[in-house]
Amino acid sequence: MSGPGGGGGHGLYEDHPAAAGFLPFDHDDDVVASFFFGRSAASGGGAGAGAGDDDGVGLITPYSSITDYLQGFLQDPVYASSPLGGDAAVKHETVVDHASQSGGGAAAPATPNSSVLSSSSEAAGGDDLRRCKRGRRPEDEEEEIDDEGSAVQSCKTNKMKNKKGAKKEREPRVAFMTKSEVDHLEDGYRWRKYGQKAVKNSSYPRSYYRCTAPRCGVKKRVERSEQDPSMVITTYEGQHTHPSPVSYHIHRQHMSARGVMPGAGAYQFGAPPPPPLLGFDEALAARVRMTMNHQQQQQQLGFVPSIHAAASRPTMPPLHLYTPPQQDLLPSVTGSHHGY
DNA sequence: CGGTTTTGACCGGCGC
DNA sequence: GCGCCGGTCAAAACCG
Repeated sequence: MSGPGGGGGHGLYEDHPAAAGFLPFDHDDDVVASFFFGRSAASGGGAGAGAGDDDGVGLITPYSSITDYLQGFLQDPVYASSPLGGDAAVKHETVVDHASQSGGGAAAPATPNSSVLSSSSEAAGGDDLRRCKRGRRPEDEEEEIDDEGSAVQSCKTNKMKNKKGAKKEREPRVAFMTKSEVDHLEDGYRWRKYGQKAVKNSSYPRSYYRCTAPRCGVKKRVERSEQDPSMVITTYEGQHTHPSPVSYHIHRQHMSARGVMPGAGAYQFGAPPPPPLLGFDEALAARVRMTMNHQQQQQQLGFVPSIHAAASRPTMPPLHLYTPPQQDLLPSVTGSHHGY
């Protein structure tokens, strides 16, 4: 690879200490949790699409954006919520479908109120194993040594596990179904595309992205729903080992505004992540909101919440809807100017 | 010039 | 054993 990003890995999500608390609800089977951020708008029918699947909807963790959600889910210790859409003018509707690994321990927001969840993963079984391949890339090997359990999941290890028939531990996965005109939604993190493939029963290609942070092995796949081309299915896999660049920014700004030196409490790239911020914190939300207002960054997007049935899986599990507690907490944006 | 995207090839698991 | 298919690699092209 030409780029830096890469492969690194980090063992964070192999064990998932946090994962444990992530599935407040039952998750025997695949459960699709849907939630929507933002407020306004047509939530109900918004785009109508998934309205029909609202049955079985329940409350889930109050995340205000995918990023928030991810931060909870992935244990990302980041503060503020981050902008999800860099693409203003793009409406997003999201549905979450966690694909966690077997073992039940998947990741779930450790929040008491949370509830998203779900599980399973598509390609039953195999898909993770597959990823280890061509063992080249000496650098990765080194990393593997560094962080033992690393995210890159040493291929060797995986293979071994599989060979034994023991299912390889799967990293938690979360699939979001979002109504968007653009495939790659801005979620506060920087991603580098490393592949694109035509998927079998879909006329739309699937894109593969990897977090560009040095040792973060989080990946995500993005593809359009065959059933509803206006829906983008984003599947996150792994756990970020660093704060969201965007969130970091917001946090810093906030600290600054309060006369607090960033260095004191702000995260720094490369620095070990602070204790995970699990779940939704009203106070935090308020702060974030303050910051956002102050920055007048919010509402640059038209976030139209509405629920849709997740179609990432053949069967349609019940949906859990999330009702935004704070309407101001909108993903706002700024995010990315990374030219994606 | 550094980082990202594109894209064809390759790898390996799985089903037949 | 073979072919299919998902996932990843990596060289080249592209972009700011």
